[in-house]
Amino acid sequence: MTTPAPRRPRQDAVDNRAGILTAATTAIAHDPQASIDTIARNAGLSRRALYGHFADRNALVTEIIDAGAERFNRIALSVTDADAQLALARLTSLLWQEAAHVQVAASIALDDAHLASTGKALAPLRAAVAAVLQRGQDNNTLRTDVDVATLARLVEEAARAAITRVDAALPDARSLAVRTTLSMAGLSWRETVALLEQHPEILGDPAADAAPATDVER
Amino acid sequence: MTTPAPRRPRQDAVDNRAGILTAATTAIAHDPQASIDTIARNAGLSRRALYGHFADRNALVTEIIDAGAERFNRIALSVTDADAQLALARLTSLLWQEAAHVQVAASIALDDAHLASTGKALAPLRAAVAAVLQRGQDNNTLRTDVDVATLARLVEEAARAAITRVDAALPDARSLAVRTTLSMAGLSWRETVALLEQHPEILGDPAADAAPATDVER
DNA sequence: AATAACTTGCACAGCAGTGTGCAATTTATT
DNA sequence: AATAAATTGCACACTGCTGTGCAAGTTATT
Repeated sequence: MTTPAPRRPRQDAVDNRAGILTAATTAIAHDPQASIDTIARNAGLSRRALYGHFADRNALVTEIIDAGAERFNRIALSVTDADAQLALARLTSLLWQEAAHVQVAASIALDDAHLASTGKALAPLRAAVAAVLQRGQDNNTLRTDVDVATLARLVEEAARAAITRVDAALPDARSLAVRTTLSMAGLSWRETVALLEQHPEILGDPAADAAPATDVER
Repeated sequence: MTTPAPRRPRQDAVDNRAGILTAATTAIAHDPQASIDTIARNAGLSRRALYGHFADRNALVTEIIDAGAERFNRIALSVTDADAQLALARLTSLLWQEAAHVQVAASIALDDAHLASTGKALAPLRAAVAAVLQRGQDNNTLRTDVDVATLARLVEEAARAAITRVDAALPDARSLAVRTTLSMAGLSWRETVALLEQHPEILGDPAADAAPATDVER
């Protein structure tokens, strides 16, 4: 007897799995403890079908966290400005595009159960921020009245608030997010405005970095 | 037959009721959905005894919200500085003393069920903040690159973060909370430091206001 | 058209939490 | 010391959620 020819998963199943993930992302962003049933219904499936794709709630949540982690890491690595103010601005601007994932990370982080995993997922991003802030303090281009660790927490909170608590539909929502983070980092609001005027590319989607930035996988 | 002489509640019962309220405040500040059992145990009582003091979970939560509301309102009314920067600084400094209640308000506000009640409880404080911000914008003493409503939300989030997410044991925790709020309102960090140096009384407990501020009740 | 993959609905067990009734016990007040 | 108030522990019913088994139906793929 030969091996029963392992067929690859059906297309609709693949789509449904992805659908569950995005449904779960929005649902959890809205309410960290959205029920499995709610998520499944939002994905247009029955609760029972969801369990065909994910072993349990935790597996689902874990996968969402990992997805966010990958996006955040990519962003952290892509920002290479020597200038701390510019680096912070660009980081925020890029994160703003990931509002849903930022929201999820913030929501889940409230839950003790997943605190460890979110921490691990955010670690590289947090390290990058800390490095930028340290550089800015050494430079005297960022506030020096707070130690780096505390400043990092405050900046993170400010960014979270500006990204998730301001209507993204506002015309200058993205700009506002950046200005908010810079304010928390010690700049006056006029300085933030001036900086963005001198570097309009920060708010542009094209992400015209020094690096080519073509390959996504491999 | 005469009326059976209504005796007043026993002293231990009064204490226990108060104990439940403070236990619930800290428990809920830590976890918005702390169970009735957890709260009762923290107060040194059985779950069953708690129901002798509060009809249900909602009655307990409502009373906590009201307690916070009263404190916040008192603070909002006590700040009368004409200068918007000073007013905002003083507001934050006073709110910093109510960290536990700020924490509770923030925690409960996440829950849709109590969103309305917290909103009502915070309304006067929010109105006061909005008025101060408006004054500061008219004055050009606060940032004018954001509309008042949005700025109010951001300032509120900054204050919440600075009050509840920074170790209150740090020597300059209170000062930091004030500086954080001012930063969000548009000042550079050096301006915030200068302002606090010129008005050291803002960080002092005595609350040496213009008003005598003696009577608490009546 | 046949087959395997996928989905559905239902039933079931389990867990954690809420709110109540009641008898027994402890404790403050008179 | 007597009395009423308060607390305790237990049992109970109820709700909402999780995760699983299974038979019957639908749908993509070959």
